[in-house]
Amino acid sequence: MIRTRFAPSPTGYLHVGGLRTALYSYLFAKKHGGKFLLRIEDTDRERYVADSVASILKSLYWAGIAPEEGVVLDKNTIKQKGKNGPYIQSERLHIYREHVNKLLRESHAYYCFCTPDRLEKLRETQQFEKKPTGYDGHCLSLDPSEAKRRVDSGERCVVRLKMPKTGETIFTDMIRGEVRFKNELIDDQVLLKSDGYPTYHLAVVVDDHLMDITHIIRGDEWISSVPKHLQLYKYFGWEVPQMAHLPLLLNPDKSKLSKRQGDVAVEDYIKKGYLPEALVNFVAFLGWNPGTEQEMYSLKELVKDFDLSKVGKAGAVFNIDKLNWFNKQYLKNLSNKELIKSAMPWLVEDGINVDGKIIEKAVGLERERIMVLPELSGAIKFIFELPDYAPELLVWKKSTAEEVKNVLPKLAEFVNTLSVHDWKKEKLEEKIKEWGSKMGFSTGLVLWPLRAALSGQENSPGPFEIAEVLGKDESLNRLQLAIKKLA
RNA sequence: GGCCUCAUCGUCUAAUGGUUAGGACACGUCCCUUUCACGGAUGAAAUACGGGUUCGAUUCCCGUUGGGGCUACCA
Repeated sequence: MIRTRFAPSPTGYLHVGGLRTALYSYLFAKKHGGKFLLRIEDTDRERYVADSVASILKSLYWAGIAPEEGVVLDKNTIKQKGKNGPYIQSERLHIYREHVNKLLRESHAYYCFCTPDRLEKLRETQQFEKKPTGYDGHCLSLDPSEAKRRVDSGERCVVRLKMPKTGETIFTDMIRGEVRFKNELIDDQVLLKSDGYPTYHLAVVVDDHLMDITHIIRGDEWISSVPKHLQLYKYFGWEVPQMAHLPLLLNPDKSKLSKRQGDVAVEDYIKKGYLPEALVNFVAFLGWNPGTEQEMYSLKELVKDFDLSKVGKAGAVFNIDKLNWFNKQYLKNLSNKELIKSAMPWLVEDGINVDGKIIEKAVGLERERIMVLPELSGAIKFIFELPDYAPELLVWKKSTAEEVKNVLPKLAEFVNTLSVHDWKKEKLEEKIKEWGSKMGFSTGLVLWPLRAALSGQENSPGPFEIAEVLGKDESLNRLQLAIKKLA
């Protein structure tokens, strides 16, 4: 059974790159009938940000990518679910300790008492001499019993991995193919920090094994630490999971996607009023596509068609224009009711009356005209309250003010004769157009002032649909007001 | 600096040892039209460079250049 995991660090929020990694892991697991789980990697106490687990989970669930095991949300409460737990690394310290002890006993790891200061100087020298950087093995030759004594006496120390200094480490990445590293260039990585917490490298290997992870899908930035991980698998005698390193998401200038150049938190996109379907669809297509010309993909369809082997190797620029386009497409496909539901927080905030009957029709008018949810309030506002507009707005660009002054009262009079039963946009269009041509008025001469009077705006939906939403009385009121303005 | 890695329109990408190198976003023009949006049509726009291999290379190989990642007791 295939098992994948997403393993974020609680350092703030879910990054859009993280969303894509999570999505691909989820899709891969689902596609093959496997399980997707969530693990929290909180081994860095300095970067820990309170509430970030909740925030990350919220974003994941918003996107529709719910883990089935590990750290999950249960009625908005964070819970741990599954028998391979705990799924929060800070609760697994004793497990890492045991594994480090095993490594120590078998002399695959060693204590290191070097000070940060010494390490830094060492690095500087290596850089200066244009040599590869890395630990120089200073504590490698320490007598184990001597080292043990120093540890027992309370001296600060870390535990390092003993990396072989000859040969090569070769592995096959599901996306990159064969990758090889010279062992001599691989550092004796710290496995256990002086505060007793494991480093990422120890913790992932131990946890991925203990949690039966079959496929590791993660960002490209990890590929250079794979040899260390493989060495650990070897020392522990464990089977190595399959690995897929995803190309990074990029800023428009092609550097790694960063906060400075735009929004990177999923939360930001939620706040800006993007639909989860749009963000997911967009992000899924950054580095992957089905090879057909279909672009609109629901999560369900993604599960069906996703193929890890079709994921590209090059980084992809996070192009906001394309996201906007996707969002517009999904907005258009929403029913009026769904749209209101999605936009509810913004509608309420903007003081739009969401209880009346008119809201649903109003929303229908603007559905194709907005790009993100917060724009909806502003777009439908004129239905509830006619904006104050200048009389000139009523004058069609191909006509004169005099002509409009002539047309508008007649039009109002005619419209007044129409029955409320005919108050449907199709009927109104038929009748009014018929009237206009009978009177010898050009279409624009009638329709522009009508639309301007009804909307009070330069741009708006068509006059007939507005009139239908407004109803006969209000439409007539607005026409009368327009006539007054022109006088 | 060292190591790893990547390279098709501005962007996301498709394709093949022989194609008019296809699609989408964005952009231009036109159509629809009372405005905006939608929709339709259309245009401009790419195989980084240099060598090989080959009858033929964008595709395979090598190099160059450029980009990115890593190079922590961060993940």
